[in-house]
Amino acid sequence: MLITSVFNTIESILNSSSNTYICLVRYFIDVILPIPLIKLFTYSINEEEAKFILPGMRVAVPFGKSKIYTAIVHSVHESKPETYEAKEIHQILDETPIVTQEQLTFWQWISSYYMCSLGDVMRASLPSAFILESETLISRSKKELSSDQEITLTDDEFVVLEALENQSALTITEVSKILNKKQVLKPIKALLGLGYIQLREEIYEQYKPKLVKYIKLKEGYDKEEALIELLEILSRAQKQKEAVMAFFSLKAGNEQPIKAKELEERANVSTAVLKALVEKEVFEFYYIQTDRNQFLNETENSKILNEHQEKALEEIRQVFAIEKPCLLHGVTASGKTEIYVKLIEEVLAKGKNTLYLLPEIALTTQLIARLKNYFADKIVVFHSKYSVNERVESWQKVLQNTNTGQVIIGARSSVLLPFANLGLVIVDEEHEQSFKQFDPAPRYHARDAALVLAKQFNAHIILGSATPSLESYYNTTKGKYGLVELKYRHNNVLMPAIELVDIKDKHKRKRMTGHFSDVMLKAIHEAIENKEQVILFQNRRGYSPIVECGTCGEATQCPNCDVSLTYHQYRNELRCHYCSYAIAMQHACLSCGSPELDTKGFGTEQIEKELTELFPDLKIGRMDLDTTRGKYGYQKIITAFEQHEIDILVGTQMLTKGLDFKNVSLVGVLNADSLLNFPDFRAHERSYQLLSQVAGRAGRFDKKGRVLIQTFNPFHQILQQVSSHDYLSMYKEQLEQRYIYKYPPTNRLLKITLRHRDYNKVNTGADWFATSLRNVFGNQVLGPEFPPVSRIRNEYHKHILLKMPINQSMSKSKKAILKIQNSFMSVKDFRPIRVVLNVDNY
DNA sequence: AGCACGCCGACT
DNA sequence: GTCGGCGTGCTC
Repeated sequence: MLITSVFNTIESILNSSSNTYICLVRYFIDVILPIPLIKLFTYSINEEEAKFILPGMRVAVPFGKSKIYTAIVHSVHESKPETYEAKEIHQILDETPIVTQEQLTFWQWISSYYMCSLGDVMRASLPSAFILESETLISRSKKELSSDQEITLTDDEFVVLEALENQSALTITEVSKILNKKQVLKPIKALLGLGYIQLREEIYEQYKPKLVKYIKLKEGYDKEEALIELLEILSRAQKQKEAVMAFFSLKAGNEQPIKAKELEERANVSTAVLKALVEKEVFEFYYIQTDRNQFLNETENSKILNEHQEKALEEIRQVFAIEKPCLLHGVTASGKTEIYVKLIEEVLAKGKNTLYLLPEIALTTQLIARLKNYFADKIVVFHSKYSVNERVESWQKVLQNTNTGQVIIGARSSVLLPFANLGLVIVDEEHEQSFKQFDPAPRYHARDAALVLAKQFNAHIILGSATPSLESYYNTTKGKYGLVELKYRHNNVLMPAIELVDIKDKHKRKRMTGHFSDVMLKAIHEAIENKEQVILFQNRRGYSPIVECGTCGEATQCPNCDVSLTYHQYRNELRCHYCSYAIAMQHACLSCGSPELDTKGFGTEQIEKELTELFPDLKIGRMDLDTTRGKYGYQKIITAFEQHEIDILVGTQMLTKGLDFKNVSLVGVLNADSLLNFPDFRAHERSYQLLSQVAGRAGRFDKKGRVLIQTFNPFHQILQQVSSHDYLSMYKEQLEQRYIYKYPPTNRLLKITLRHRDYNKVNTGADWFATSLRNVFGNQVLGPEFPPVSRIRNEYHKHILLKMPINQSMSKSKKAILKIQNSFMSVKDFRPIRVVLNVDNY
């Protein structure tokens, strides 16, 4: 006791004296780097910087030998790292934090719950334009190159120097382009050693404010006589004269500055004409920085709710009053959106913000336009089809207008925005699987994350769906969520009549034409005669998923993956849906040379083709991943369909989400079995949801719609439940299955995937991992097992599944898993195996 | 994740 | 001989 205290005293004297001696308090920051390492990194800063830097700001830091990374400041402190010398930061990138303290807390939760690094969360959260990359610039030094030295240079070295005679600086990528090879470090190092060149690290800001070109008259032309003179001069330049006239007519209309684009459109002239006028010094251009995401500025009052909606709204308020999340179970077209609008209005009135989460595919302009009608410029949209710059602007809007009352609409990743003062979170189409991120970490579920986010802000949260996920419904029965039901459709339109068509029987009795049963064809004819539209659903894109040789039975396989190639007729190629590998359609079997190639199975493309043959006079549209690429991909097809330019729309599940078409009286499902037979514990739940959602597209306004579902198995429980709109019995039956087989919601899943090019390595590694897991978790461990597609992009995959009871401590389990992963990684042979942890692998 | 270093095979 | 493959180890 005595000894320790003396020792402490001595130490403290030593410490204080050394401090007074050097007379320096050192400051440090811990930063998050956008790399998948669990650690924070510590850098040193000076006193001045320490006064300025706040958590959430970006700093540029040197990392490794030559790179400079953008990092987010996690904390500022004075404890010097003991085992290494901290590097100094390169520079501070922000005046004020771009990431809020609340976000950092939220990031922490995501990283620990979903078992990933903070860097992963950072990368997923920040628009890429915020993450600056350094690039090494090479420039010529002052040292002259004499001709006798020139001989000693290699060709590569000489070429680089020569290039620098014409250009002041080159990047590494440019050098590799000039030399036409990847390895360029050698000549650069040599030149550097000889002193002919110098290096410089340059950081680029990717985000460029958008400048809009405006046009105005050059001084002196604002008087009338000058104008008349001008028009005379231009009498021979008809187009230019028109442009000037148009300019004045625009100017007469308002006081606002005139955009160059606007003038071009008004006068119907090209940019060249305006340029000529600028050169003649009649006009001049000027630029104003503008907001990329601009919306109209007019609002409309929200609609009056019907009695059912009114009642639901009141019930939701009651659930909110007891601080619980609320599940809104409302049948398709029951008017959930109007209820959301009311809730948003209430929150706005309190000056608070709303987050409105939607699955990506439901983020159509249809819904956004509708909401814009109500909330105008209060709306901030954030989605994946936005450019980096647009995303930065949305981010800044959320960050800056923290207290003004905003409505932030977005898909999954918008839960990661810099919210403040959040009052309400809406998760629409809550059952949608796409809320869960699968591939790059963080593998988070936006709905679940939103629940945590709402809690963090003390905000109310509502989950809405016509077909709630089993998890959410289960939570209402356990009293975790409140449940509000909305059983009536808008205007009391009846639920569509759903008929099952037994195609096994139809095949037997030769009543099939291609993939269409006689009933289906008749229904299509009827709908078309009534000038109504038809939606056909086939959950598979392409023309046919398998091309098989009629002689030897070989199906054309992807060389990189363990799947057969899908035939895409419109490009006449065979394509892999896993790795995008594509080859031209073969005319003979690749293994035996026989020309008898046969297509098996069918996709949207084939349906489209059959339809054009069956109904040559009709316009057929197709909507799937292949036809909706690009920012306005969906939009074009949807608009065409709305405006009745398309009679029959064939599509994948994309069709099912949040689209309102007034004139659709028939919805056809070509083959329900492919959904039901999907090898996944969720296949039945998902089939119910998908089929109900597709059925909901029929007869949305004044008329009862008709839905035809073709199947080989019309007595399947799920199909029966879909056709009788019986969610509850589907729920009960599925829940029982989940309970018996230990799946969610009564159990938690955690999937561990091991990947490597070497088949044997994956096997032995997976066995080792599973055995270690069994020592801790016993029979909660399943596998290892190869997934249905075991090889993707030339890597073998193997899964281990953990099924943990809901009452088992997740944090303890995760700790144990991480420990096992650590020892796994310390086995030299296993290190190259990539291990992916997927928590709540719904 | 990058990126350097280092060790081996197949070509000018 | 070198170029270029990828295994290994480290990053404040």
